[in-house]
Amino acid sequence: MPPYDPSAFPPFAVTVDLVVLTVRRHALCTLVVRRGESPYQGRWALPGGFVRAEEDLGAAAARELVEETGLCAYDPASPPPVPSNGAHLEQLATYGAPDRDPRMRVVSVAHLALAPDLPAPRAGGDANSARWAPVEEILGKDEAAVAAAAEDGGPEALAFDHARILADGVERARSKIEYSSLATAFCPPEFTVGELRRVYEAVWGVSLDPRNFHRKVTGTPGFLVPAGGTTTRQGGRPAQLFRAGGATLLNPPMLRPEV
Amino acid sequence: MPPYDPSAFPPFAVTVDLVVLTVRRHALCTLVVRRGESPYQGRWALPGGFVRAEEDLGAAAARELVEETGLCAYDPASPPPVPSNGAHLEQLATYGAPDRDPRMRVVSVAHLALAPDLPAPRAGGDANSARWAPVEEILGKDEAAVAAAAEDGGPEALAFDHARILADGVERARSKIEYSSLATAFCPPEFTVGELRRVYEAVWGVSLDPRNFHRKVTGTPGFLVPAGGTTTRQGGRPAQLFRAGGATLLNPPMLRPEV
DNA sequence: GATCATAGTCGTCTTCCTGACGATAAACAC
DNA sequence: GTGTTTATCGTCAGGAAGACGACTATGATC
Repeated sequence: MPPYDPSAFPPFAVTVDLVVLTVRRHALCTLVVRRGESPYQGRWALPGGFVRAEEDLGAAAARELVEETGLCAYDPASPPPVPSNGAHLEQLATYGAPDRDPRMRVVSVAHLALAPDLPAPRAGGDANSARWAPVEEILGKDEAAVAAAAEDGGPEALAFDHARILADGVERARSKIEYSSLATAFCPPEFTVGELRRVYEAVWGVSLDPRNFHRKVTGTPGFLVPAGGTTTRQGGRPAQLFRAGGATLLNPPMLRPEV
Repeated sequence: MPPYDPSAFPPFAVTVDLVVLTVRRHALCTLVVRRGESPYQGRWALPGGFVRAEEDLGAAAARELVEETGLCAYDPASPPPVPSNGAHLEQLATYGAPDRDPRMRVVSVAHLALAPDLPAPRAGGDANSARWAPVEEILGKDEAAVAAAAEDGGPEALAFDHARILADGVERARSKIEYSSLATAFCPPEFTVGELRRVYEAVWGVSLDPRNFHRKVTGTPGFLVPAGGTTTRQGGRPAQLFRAGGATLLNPPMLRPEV
């Protein structure tokens, strides 16, 4: 192809960074990896990497997701045919402050991935180099303030502007499970109403009335379809198993309790 | 700064493209400019340009907005102190398919701007090089399908993947006026309930009951504050003037009628 | 085996929001 | 004045959601 005049524009490096969220032990967790090189050597960071020369942005994010977790991303447009080991993946936002990387001009297209609890992190099998970190532990209670100040923060703070990216990803997830069926992306292929409720409680950080929640999700058309079995894996009375229904948009939406 | 190994990553050009929306004569319109050079020479396209070497992404979008329209973007976080000639500006999404520009690898960070009707387009004063185009005229009725196929479309189709970007921006605006006070960004500083209703009707492409709409917007706390005067610029009985209130999130949201 | 703790499921009641729509008010055109 | 247009207030029925009581079905404990 006939190139642009190279002096007409400055060259950028383009990366993808991943906010991978899951729910573990009633807490919203994100995948972080230990940086092996400068800058921010030894600090935790979001997984990510360069976009290749002939690679689409979404493809780069999916590739990084497989490399870091083994999770296969499925297209949000077409629900997973066999949701064996898939994760929801969508573009989040793009971060390109001139000084966000001290070495050169880097624009990062952040993506958001939502996954069930199944996988154990594996970055070369080194348990010290990747882990699921509770979001609250990284961002603290006051997420916005922490994210804004974290870049100068202590050794626990994420590298680069990753605390802000994480905060934006968490907020996206919190609002999107209100009006879409995305919360099922945190669940295994078959799940109970109680498990889905615990996802909402973990992501929103609230507790919900089990009776009203049950009425709501089973009454919303297309949200859940019965899978036919029951399970007792949570203790107590056996619960019906469900699969995610075809609906992607919930109407009316789930209401997040205020405060 | 110590640079990366230049062979470790491919160089990208980074641009910003703008979806500037306004409501003119009861129709949702977008700003398009005529391309003066190849590729897609002579075709309409979204305004945009290269991000400069030391420029933030949002700053580049704000600069393009001023260059193309004279509109001054205000920060969404801080409402305009004197909303004289300001526009809402936010990042939309990033488009980076490897073949989206035939000359080289270009990643475009699209932004969405919402502006009142006031300005006349001015791209060097040439009326032939910029215009407000009704969205429906460009995207047609079936927006998703048209946007997907438009790149190979006729001479009326937008250049590059701009039809898809426009469709995404319109959808963002349509959904965001549901749960935020963003619709006021389409209005002049002082406006009537009827003018705000016509914004909703134009953006959603529906007609709304004036009585229920009036009850809803005046009853939502923080949405509107009385400005003290009345006007009769629409004919009929004089209407109270309002200003946008401090609230950015509407609770409960406006409901978009189905179909 | 009786009792208890745990979790799931079904109802009821009240309150609030919405959509449909009647009625009145204040301007302008003729 | 009459008609037209737009704004604004009021009423009513239906639906959704929060609070919460009641019952069911399992495993754990005594």
